[in-house]
Amino acid sequence: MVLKRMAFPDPDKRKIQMSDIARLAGVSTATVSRALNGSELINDETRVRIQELARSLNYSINVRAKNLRLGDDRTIAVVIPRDQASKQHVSDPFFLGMLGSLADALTDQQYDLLLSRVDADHLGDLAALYDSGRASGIIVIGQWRHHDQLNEMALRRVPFVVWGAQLAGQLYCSVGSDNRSGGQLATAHLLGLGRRRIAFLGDTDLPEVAQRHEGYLLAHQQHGVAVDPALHIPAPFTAGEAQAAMQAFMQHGVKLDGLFAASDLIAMNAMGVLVGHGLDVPRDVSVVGYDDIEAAAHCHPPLTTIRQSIELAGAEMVDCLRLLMQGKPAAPRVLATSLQIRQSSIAAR
Amino acid sequence: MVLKRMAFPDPDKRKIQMSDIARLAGVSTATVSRALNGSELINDETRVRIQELARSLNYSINVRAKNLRLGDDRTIAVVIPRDQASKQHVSDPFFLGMLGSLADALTDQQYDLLLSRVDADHLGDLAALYDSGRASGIIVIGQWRHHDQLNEMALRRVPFVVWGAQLAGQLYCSVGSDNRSGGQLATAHLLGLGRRRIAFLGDTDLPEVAQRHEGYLLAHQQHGVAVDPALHIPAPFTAGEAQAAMQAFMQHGVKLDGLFAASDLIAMNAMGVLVGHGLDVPRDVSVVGYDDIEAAAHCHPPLTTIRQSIELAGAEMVDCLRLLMQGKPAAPRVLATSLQIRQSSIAAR
DNA sequence: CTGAAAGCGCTAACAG
DNA sequence: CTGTTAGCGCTTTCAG
Repeated sequence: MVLKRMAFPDPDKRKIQMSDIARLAGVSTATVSRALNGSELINDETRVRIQELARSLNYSINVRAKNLRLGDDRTIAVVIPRDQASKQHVSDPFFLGMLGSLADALTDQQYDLLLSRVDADHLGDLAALYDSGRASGIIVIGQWRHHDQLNEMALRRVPFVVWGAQLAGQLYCSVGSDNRSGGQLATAHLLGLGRRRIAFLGDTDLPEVAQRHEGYLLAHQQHGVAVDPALHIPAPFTAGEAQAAMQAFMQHGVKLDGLFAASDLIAMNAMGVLVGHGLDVPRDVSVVGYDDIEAAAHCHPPLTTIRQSIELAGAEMVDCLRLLMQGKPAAPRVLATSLQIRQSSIAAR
Repeated sequence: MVLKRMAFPDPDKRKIQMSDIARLAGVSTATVSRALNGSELINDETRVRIQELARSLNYSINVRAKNLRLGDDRTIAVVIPRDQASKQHVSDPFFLGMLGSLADALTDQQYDLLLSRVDADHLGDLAALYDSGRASGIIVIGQWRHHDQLNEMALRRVPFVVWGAQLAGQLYCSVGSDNRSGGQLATAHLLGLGRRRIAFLGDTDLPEVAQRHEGYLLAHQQHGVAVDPALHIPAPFTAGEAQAAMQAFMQHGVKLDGLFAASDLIAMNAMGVLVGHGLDVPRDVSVVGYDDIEAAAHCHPPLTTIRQSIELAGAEMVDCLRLLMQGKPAAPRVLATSLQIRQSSIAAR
């Protein structure tokens, strides 16, 4: 038939399918289906015979057709929005880690991971992933400045979960680390080391960073130490810009003896700038980062940081999403953080 | 704070589909299909009416069903094999960059990107991605030690492309940078700076690294400089292990005045070790990396490196894969490299 | 120009 | 236990 010719431009190389196995085994496709899906109501001998036949021909059930029939996609879209301003992909290793964690968690639950490229200022396109049946749920890594757009998507009943901060009036489900307490931990550590002029490096326009900053302020308050607003260095998550911001800050000659950065990536870059200005880390300035990416343990000096459990994060997000996809409610989740002390804050012995 | 519970999908509310649009518009699904796919043989007025109806209901054609009918998946699996030994996901930022590049190239060609987790020692599972119709083609990032398994997959006529080195007796299509010439460029640069004891950091069991090492040897030969085998530091691509290897090397007290590392990641870690041993980079030791990841420009000192065009890489791999999927042959491709000089090899001014 | 009908590759009642 | 049948949501002949 004409249709067949179109579907398979090269008929000799047509991919083997269930009906072929059925014909070869002298049974119906229903039986093959049952054998390959491990149904109970089938003769053991038949099952084995069919399974072996399939394996010998490298036949695997076509998952797409199966899922269409089952009405279940088993595909989750994961989105790392592209930076709004620079139009560049995020290059923070933290995201690679998160992606790996999600890949593991999704594989465990037999979901495929569709990696999707979406511009941060077109977050509306996200819903199309769901509407078009490309994915039955969506995971967004980073809420950036898009709280409102995410809320709109929630109103449209698209099942999705966001890695980020929990905000007031939030209609969607978020999973994130306890930013406030993380910021507080980091800052208390620095204050405990006797540091009194602790700079904060990060862009508080981003909700997560804002919360880390709140923790920073809180710790100061608890220690009865006043915060000099001049020590706030607004810098985005990208390495180059953070470095430039840090450089500019140093040019101003504002004194500091501690630094809390909103991510390990920018902390490491900031350390470079400090050293470039003749300062010793940690003797002159103690530095603490956030994330505990793998590189944090291997940079020089090794970076003290706030650890977020990335493995847990992936599993939690998938768990929330599954609830949502079942039509059940899913409350935002806040994951514990811990302080990982290394030599960037306090010299070894 | 009060955790609000939020539920999204309404279980009873079935997802809207083409037949709904058809009914609402008083036409057949065939007409809706034509309208939404921009067919020529349809009344303009009808088309517009249907398109507007669809948009107002947030309806998008179900891509899965469409592709099933069309016999074309439009999905490509991208695989970053998990490290054989450590069972960990790769954390080299280079891979995130490659992933981004592939995401762009695939999106440009209207392909979905399926990110897949496969253990490096079970590369055979890769073929299942194809056999099961999950993807109509596969891109493997890194050939590691699996040349033979990849060759087997090629024999099975699975359409796939590998990011890596071109090897003798290779049955599959690879895309990679010109490792030999990259290694040669890097080393010639160091030799040109008067360096004579240049260490090589990398695991030459990996084909790409082996070729970079060949370039290193070639450059020495061209400059009439003998290579001291003691300067070969076998270290894998992971930061921690590379650092340990470098540390052990320094312990031996072997003198060096130059270092060529097989990746930026390990180059940066090695610089840390050098500095930790009281050496100045670049005064005492000039360092060159490989990849030109974003961090290379921002570390301290900024890293001289061999640049591979990652944007081009993604497009080339997708291009090869499309040929393969059409049953056409695709020759391996070798991409040009260039030397990016920064301050880790030669002090500014 | 539009609709009816026949599938894409698979599964699940429903009957044997 | 196994086959028959009727679709999953869509596209495309083939006839109007």
